Amino acid sequence: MNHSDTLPTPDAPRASYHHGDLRAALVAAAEGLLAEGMPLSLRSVAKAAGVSHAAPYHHFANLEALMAAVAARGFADLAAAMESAHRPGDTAATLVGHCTAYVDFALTRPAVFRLMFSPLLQRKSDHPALQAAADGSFEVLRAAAQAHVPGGGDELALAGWSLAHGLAGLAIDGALSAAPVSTMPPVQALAAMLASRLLANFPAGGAAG
Amino acid sequence: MNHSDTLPTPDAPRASYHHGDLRAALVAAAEGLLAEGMPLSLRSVAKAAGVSHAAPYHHFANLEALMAAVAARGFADLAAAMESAHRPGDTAATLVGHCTAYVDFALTRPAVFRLMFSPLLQRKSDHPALQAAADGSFEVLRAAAQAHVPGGGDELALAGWSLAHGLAGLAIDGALSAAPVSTMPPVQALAAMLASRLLANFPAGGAAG
DNA sequence: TGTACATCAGTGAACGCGCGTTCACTGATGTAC
DNA sequence: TGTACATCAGTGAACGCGCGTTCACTGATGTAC
Repeated sequence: MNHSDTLPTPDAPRASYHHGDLRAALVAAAEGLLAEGMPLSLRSVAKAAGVSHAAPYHHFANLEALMAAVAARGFADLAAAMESAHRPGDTAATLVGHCTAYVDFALTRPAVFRLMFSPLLQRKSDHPALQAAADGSFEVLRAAAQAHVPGGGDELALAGWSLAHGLAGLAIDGALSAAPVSTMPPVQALAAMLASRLLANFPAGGAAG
Repeated sequence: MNHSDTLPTPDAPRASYHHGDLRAALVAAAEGLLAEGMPLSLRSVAKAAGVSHAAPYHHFANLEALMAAVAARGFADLAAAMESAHRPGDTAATLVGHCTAYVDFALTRPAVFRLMFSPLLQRKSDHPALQAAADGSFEVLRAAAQAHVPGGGDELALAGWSLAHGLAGLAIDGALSAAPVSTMPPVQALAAMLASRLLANFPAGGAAG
């Protein structure tokens, strides 16, 4: 099969024998599969990218390395989404916005979110880029918490992270159906509400008792 | 192979051609595999139970049904662990205890915890026992929250659940290494601390503003 | 500008593996008589 | 108490599948001359 005849996806960049940037294309293909709820395998990703199943080995040592790349990309996107909720001068709104963006990211890309926190990637030392991307995401939240409670924001950052992470996880796993809460508001709104509640206990400008 | 000659596990009940309670043995074997970090397959579970790979089909329709049974058992255990933290007359301590027990459960049995919230089991309507067990777990938390804030506990229950669930997930996925928090205290202690912080915003006896 | 050549990202065949699932079977158990 | 029999939870062979990984290869690209 010569894939320069029939492109697998109409909007894919012009493919040649030497692919333009197969590495990026593979990551994108993997995200596409995840978005469709498909499990990842090197062969399925290669097929989705319109390339023979052995081609990925020129760019990734194995499936785990590819998954790590997808997850790292996810963390970068998550950090960017959180940063876009920044409200200059309003530390509380910034923090609530970060938490809401966090939950929104998980709802929008649940499979990538799951992969990002997959046990496969627990030995992050094997994947420095993933480690850095994950740390960067948390750093966004930590910086906002530090701005809100100078010198004492770590606990707030952890609380906010846990709250957002837990709500996101429960929501994408369908566990909230068990909660007879007035869960009718969208989960993002719940995230904002709960984050506000939490914040009220961490008054701006000093460490709470 | 006649498994009545050599028992796979020394403490297994006497095996005969007709197994005493293979269904329970399969669930236990699956939990054992998960505890060792092994992925579940029908064949591996059957082997771990000392039984031919086709035997499970007399008790479970497929692998997903077996997983659902393991997850349901996990939810029952989780509810029991949370209940054992009940402090009669002290609604705040009870709630903090529930959250701490939740996190402790996740740290003790991370693979089962992950399976309980696995996307495979998202269509819980296919697994009524799992649905009931999951609902029962949340009900423990909800009852405690209702006792603390009569008539307005749902939001507190959701906040506490999210906080515990998120902290548990971050901890078992190794994500807390990214948190430069004074994360030196054990995660269970963090859970208790954060739950207390959260509780301070939900004064006992009435809905907070 | 044209030719020779090194590079290396692709291809496609091949391998062995564990998996889910099915099938006919077998033999232990319990019951009817 | 003994015998015939129905039940059904086990066995083990067999199937087809998708997987990760390897291998020799091929041909497009870019550079040296």
